[in-house]
Amino acid sequence: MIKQVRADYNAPEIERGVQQLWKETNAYEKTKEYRSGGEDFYFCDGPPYTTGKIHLGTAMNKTVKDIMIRYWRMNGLNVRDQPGFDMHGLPIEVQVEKKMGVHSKKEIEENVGIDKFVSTCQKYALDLRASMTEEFKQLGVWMDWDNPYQTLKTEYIESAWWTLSRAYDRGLLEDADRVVTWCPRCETALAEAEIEYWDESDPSIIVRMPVAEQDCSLLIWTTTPWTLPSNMAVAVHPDYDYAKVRMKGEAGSEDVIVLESQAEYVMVQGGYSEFEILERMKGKSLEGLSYIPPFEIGEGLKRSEWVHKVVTAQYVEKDNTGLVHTAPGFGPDDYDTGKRYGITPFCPVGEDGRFNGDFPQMAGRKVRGVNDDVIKHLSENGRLFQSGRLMHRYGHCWRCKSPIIYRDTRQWFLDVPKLKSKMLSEIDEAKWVPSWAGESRERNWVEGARSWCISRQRYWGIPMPVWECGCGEKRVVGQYSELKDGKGYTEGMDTHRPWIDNVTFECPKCGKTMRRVPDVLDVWFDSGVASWAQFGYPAKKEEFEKWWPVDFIVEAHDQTRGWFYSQLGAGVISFDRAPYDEVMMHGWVLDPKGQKMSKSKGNVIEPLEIIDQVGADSLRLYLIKSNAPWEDTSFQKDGPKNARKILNTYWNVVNFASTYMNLDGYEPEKYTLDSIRGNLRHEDLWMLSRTEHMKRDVTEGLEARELHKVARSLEDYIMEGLSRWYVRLVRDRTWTEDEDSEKDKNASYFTLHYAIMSAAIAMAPIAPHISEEVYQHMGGTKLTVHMEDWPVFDGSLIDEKLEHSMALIQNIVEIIASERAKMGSKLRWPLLGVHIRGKDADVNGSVGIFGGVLAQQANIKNIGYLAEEEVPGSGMTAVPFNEGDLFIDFSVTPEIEAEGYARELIRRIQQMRKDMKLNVEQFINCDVKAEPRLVDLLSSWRDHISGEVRARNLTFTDSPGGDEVKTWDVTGEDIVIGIAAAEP
RNA sequence: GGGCCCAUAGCUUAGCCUGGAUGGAGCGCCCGGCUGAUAACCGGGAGGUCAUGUGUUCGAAUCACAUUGGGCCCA
Repeated sequence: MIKQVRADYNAPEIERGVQQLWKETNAYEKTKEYRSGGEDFYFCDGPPYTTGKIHLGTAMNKTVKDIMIRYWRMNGLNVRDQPGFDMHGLPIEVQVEKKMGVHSKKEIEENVGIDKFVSTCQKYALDLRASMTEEFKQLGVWMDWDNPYQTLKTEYIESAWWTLSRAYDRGLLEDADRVVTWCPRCETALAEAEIEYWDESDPSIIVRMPVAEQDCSLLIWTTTPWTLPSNMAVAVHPDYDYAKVRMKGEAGSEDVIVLESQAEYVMVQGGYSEFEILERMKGKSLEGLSYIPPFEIGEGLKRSEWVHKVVTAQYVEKDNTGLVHTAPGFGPDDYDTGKRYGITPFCPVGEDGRFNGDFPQMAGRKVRGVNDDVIKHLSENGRLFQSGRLMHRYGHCWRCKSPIIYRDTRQWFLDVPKLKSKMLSEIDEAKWVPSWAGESRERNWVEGARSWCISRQRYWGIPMPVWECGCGEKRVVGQYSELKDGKGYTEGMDTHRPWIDNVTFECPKCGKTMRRVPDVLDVWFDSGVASWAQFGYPAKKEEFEKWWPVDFIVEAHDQTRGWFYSQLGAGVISFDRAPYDEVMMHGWVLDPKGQKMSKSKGNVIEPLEIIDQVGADSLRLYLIKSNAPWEDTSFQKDGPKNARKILNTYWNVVNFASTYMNLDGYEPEKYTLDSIRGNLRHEDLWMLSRTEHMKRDVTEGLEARELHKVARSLEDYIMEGLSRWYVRLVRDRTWTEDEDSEKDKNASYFTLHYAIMSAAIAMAPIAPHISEEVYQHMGGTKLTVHMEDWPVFDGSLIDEKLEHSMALIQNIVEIIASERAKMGSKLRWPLLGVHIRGKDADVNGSVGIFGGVLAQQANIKNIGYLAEEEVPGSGMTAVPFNEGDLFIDFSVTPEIEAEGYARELIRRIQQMRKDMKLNVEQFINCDVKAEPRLVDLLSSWRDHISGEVRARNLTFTDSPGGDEVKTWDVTGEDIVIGIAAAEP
């Protein structure tokens, strides 16, 4: 049964209705059930961070996922589709801190209590998850929303622990003192990914380091005066040329050691006017030279052979003074250099970014806050060679925006370099879309990978499962059940901090108490284990063995160093392989100017607003049609609106079809291609051919993950094939009522129905709501369109020749329209004749197939076909078309004039019917007043006119009456028309 | 500074892999027309040094190299 669709494409309303229908009929659950016997396919969702709101990037991400999942389901696969949420970490902690009005770890621990803080984080994360889930549903995404995997769940945490214990067993987990990027406000180490850079103004100073027992100074340059107290050495490049230079000027003179090529630069900086090279030397020969440090330091600083001497390092560059202040407690490079020379780092700064007792002069003060005092101290002691300020890129904590510092701390690392070669070969094992995502990007990233710092000095995260004894014994817990061996375990306990901190073990070596390392894990580690943690592996093995490894993941290109990488590392640690077989990469959604959207720039566009305006289907269609998936999309304001136009046009086709099919009681289930084949016209076969073409293109596009091509071929099919051409051709056939035309009409209905349903099914993955609504109205037999089998195109229906012929007709119709415009000839007025002269006989044949279509569409009385070089009479001129010339006879005969006026009259009456809002099947009585000459002409067309406008009576009279009377100017002649509704 | 990607009309883009005659389309703009599914559609018009430069070639939007600008990731 065909049900007429509502007239207007009110997408938000239609989509709400469809989602309601899905809910009421359990369409999602039943579709999954329907495919449960199919081949297993493991899709693994990259968990979005629980922020509570989706943005356009998240919308893009889930749209691609939903499209692929629906597509695979329609292909019979049993797709695992558990969504995930990344719920631990600093962003939520910072939010909760704000909410609770606390600003430091000290306040959390002393005023609030870790238990209350963590409980609040947990509740917060769960609330955010719930609101995001609602938004994803509004976008139309079909995933298992009732059973998401959540990184905060005990089983999930247990899997992460297991992976870490695997790493430990394999000697890949180690703790070490290391200089790391540190947020002094959040009081934790930060990963590179957690740092935001922007320009900031800082001091820029050149400092004298007097050489011991010589009247000369080493000059170093720094932008962090506060690190000078922990200066342990000065680095030079062993191979560069340095010089002892005498600087001279009005103020006097002094001798300094700098890079020779920078002597002039240094002279200018120091306010000198001339310089003289006293002595040249290689950097290497400066090694071991002692100098006097800028500050007197007490016990905290450990003296050793190389302390406060010149050392060499390869990273020294040929700029500034060419000598580098080296503070192994405050810089990663410095740390490495210090290590080579056996220098113990001196880091007199606490977790809170304040100096401690090791540097009493500044104890209790924030590091960056002492810059001015340091400079003052240097100045007073004759150490300041030059002082200025400079703008440069400086790192900040991505959550709280505090400037980061480097600190020497104890952290835990995964030894990625040891796994590197395996990770690289695993990249080659996976399929990457596009291929350079893996071949170049991921490969390049892994090649440069260093050890992965996984410890964070915070509260809301997966606790490090490492217990330590004072004697150095370590124990890494890999399973929840192991906790039962410990003291402080309670049945069913929460494995978060602080509760887990109460669990202690007895040291098997010395019998003392082992306590947990208080750190939590980097959240990137959380998601890295997603593909097995969502099963709770290895505590639960069955599901894991059924599904793993992952068949497909898709995320944005920033995940090269994120989830693509963390999964690869964690997978190789756990299973010696990448956990995924195919990785697809998608782009970002940028603002209309191609800039990143951000709250601070105020250029954020909300997906929900778009959905409210034009519907989720239009947003989804726009997101995939504008660009190749892996390219960034500059989100255009009217992009979704334009996408809506395509869906609107489709809707109108369906509206047209469902109106007349419903009126005629057309029953699609009664017909098959075979039963109708004998009645199909060439144009029907053309539409079928085009439909099969569309199916082929769409399938190829999805297989190649070229979703933009999928969308574009659907667009072309709907706009050009269906709406602008086929519907135009079949209009008249759907309007006939006589018995003889019944079969012909049904052939057009069959074709139209076939096209509409094919489009609904092919479009179902991309625009799931409109497809559903159309499917339900056009007699779809499954519970939902998403249960349909993916269309396999029927090659026997593809007829390239026929499509070529039609293309010629379209070309000719277009040219005739253009020629008519030049001649002021309206389409309503028939052309007496058109002669086609193809460039060869085949062309005439090709056009001939659709002679009827051509005559009808261009309104031509007679079509003639000329041989090559043949010329028709009466001075018609040749107009070229794609494959030949045509000649148009514009002569007007009385017959043509009669038909022309008849059509003009019909058109006016139809307009009046429309204005009067009469139903299409309503009969009317019609009065017409016109000049006698026109009445004469029109009389011969009286029956035809009556039929077209459904007039019971058509009366030519001098005093027209009716419910509506109107005077029209038709090519200079007044015609008065009166219309009254008639009894049926 | 390095790796990867991108650059075609005011905006979004096709064509590039596999070189070939006037570089297609949509949105927007201007003019004209049409309208029993269509807040649609049809015809015409304005608008392009195909980012720049050099090279390869009989021929370059297309291939190579360099430069500039943008994006992501790193240093």
